[in-house]
Amino acid sequence: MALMLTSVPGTNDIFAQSKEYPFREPVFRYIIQTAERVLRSSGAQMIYTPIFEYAEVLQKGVGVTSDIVVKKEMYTLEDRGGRVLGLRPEPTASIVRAYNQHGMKVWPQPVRLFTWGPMFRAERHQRGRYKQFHQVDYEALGSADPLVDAEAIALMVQIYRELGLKGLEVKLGSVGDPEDRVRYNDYLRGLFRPYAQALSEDSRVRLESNPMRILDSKSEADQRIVAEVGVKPMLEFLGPEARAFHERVAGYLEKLGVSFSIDPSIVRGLDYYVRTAWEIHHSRIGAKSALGGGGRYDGLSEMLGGPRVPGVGFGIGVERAALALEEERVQIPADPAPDLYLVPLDEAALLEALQIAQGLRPRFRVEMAYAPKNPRKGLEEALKKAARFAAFLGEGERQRGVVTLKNLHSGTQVEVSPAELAGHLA
RNA sequence: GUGAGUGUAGCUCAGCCGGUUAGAGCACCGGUCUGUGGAACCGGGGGUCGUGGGUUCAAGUCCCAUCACUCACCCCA
Repeated sequence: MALMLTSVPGTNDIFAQSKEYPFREPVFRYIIQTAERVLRSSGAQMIYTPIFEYAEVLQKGVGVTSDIVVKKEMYTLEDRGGRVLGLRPEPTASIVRAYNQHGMKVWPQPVRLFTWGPMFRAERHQRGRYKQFHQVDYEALGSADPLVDAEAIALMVQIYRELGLKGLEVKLGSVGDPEDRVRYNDYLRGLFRPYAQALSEDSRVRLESNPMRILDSKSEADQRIVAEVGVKPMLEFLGPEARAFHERVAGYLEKLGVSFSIDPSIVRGLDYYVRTAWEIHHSRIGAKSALGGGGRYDGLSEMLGGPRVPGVGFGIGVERAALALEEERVQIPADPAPDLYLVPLDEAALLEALQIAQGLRPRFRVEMAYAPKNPRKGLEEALKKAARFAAFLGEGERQRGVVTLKNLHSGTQVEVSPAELAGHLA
């Protein structure tokens, strides 16, 4: 087809017949509703925050050295008053902003919130990564207890379980406290500086700005160097408090029966994360296997200019969950079939059919043919839609003041007045 | 932003060594068929072969450019 008007690359229409599995509306809805069911059962409350904020909120939220800001991966726009706004790349900053703005500190703590919706990143898209993508997000604010971390991880795993996914891998790590990271980064700089010339260009920059990033560099040369120098993992640099915290989270998870592995090299792209960090991976959903991740961000609120509010939360990538469901061929519940399919047999019956339909909706799911059909065609359509009943409306019925109601499961049919239809459908 | 692959009907695709008016299946619409189980048969609409240029007597086919998509890199959900 010649190019006409299309959606922006990396954005997608979500509808039932979409060619791409992650954008089939029933799949999408299944994931969001399942997540919502689990999270509501935990007492978390839904919050919808705007999809755009003052860019400053989002920039501070993702951290100044984060690539999202550095490489301009956040969409920004200017409104008429010259305010610089940004489309959210993730919702955590908005939720922390809302917590402070609405005085949620006087609520019973922790305040546990969840949301879902579109997120935006100005990146080149690929499988499982889009300019507009969707995320289910949970945040527990106002508690620094490791029990809250363990609950968040357990809830996240429970959501994937409820979805029917099996091939999950929970990787738990800790990024320590800020001072631990300073020590670790100094250690890494000292370790890699002698190899600076051999490192990739990207990693040479990282050497000063964010040496932890060198560890998961994709460059083979970098990886060879990493292997050669024998890097100690971040976990070994935890201070006593962060270490104890990490061990308590791990201990709670074991007692909760959540299986996980310790990943000592887990790294966070965002500056405000402290201590607990985790990712949930799935095999074979593309170049990136992460279904979602989470972590603790006790410093975020202060960074936004508010009081210190400890918090922990996670994000679930909806499209990535869908890819995993497709990969595992998990059966998605089918949309309910119509209770009744109305078949007008002549022009005069069209309006009558619509009147009957409107009388039965919304108690029953009622669909109809919008042009006269012969009975065979009408029946065929009703069967294709897997309707429970079909009703024929023709000249004979009109004279007798009835419709012919056919039970498509049993094959039996009766003539009933329109007023009696509801009783037969119930 | 970088690299590779792919572009023929709404979808999945065929189209030989360049050769007449570009095809099939599915889907859609109509008929056989105002009277009953997803059928069958017949018919129909729908394509500037992604776009532009070049080579050639002749281009869906070869060449160049461009655009789009896909995958991957960077980064991330």
